[in-house]
Amino acid sequence: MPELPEVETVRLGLLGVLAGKRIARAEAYRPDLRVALPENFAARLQGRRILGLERRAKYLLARLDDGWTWVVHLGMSGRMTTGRIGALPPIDIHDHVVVKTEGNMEVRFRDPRRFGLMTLIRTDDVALHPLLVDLGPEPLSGDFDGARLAAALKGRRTPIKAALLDQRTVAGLGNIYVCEALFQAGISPKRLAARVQGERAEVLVAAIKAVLKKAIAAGGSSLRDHRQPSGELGYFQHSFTVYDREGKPCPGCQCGAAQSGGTESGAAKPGGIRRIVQGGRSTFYCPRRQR
DNA sequence: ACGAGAACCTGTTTGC
DNA sequence: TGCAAACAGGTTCTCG
Repeated sequence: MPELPEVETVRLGLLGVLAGKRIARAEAYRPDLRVALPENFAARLQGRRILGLERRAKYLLARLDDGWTWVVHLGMSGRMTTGRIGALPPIDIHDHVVVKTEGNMEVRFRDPRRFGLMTLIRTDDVALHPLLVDLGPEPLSGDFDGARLAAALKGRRTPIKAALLDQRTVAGLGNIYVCEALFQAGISPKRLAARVQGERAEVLVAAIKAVLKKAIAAGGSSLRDHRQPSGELGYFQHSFTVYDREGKPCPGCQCGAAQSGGTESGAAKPGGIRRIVQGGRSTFYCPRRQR
């Protein structure tokens, strides 16, 4: 499910419930996530106060008052739900961790596919931890710019699509936002990464930042699993230009759109959004507009 | 060392 | 209708 905008949406939704609050009770129902929960995980959360809630790439980082950081990754299908204790539905078989705060609020981590993880890392060591140490720059930060991206892509003989999904290049993008950013930048997903340099890299960086900001403002994209912790849907999926739009008209060059003037023929110009598979994942793009 | 592909796991959608 | 295959927003391991 979640790429950077969805994780940021979850962080914002959890802030009011968790930041500054003490964990009165924690329960772990299932330890075998992608990375197994540490020993005594729930007991180690219990009684701790959460000093702050941050995000690095697709990781949520809850700073605890004992020098440890509670690290969360939502994987593909992970979801956080908040509610007043007693007001939430019965525990589901895919609810793996439940936290109750002194404010009588409950936070549930649900992840059917169990590609997500939770763990505890010493706060001083978070940046150097194996899970996070190789992450590239935060895309919305000042040190992610055209020159930095161009340098990261130099010499890489893989399609730009694959290079952007690689979290070492830039951290936080996933399949949706890579497709959307490449469309906005007018760059073909098949273009060799090493051939995205100079002005092209500048344009791509600007597109990445713009798409992510718009998506965060929309509360992320709700396709299947993503919800804001309050339960509300994100709505950026309504703004997709190419993702999951195979055969639809290109919003940039209008290829594939119905012929103008023809009120009944329904004839369409050739073209439209195309779906291809790269590295086993769907890529959506406009072959005319993206070169 | 790098890149491509498989693997991890469950649920839902699609196609015959 | 029913069953099987394909597919899903991520990451990591293995192989060539």
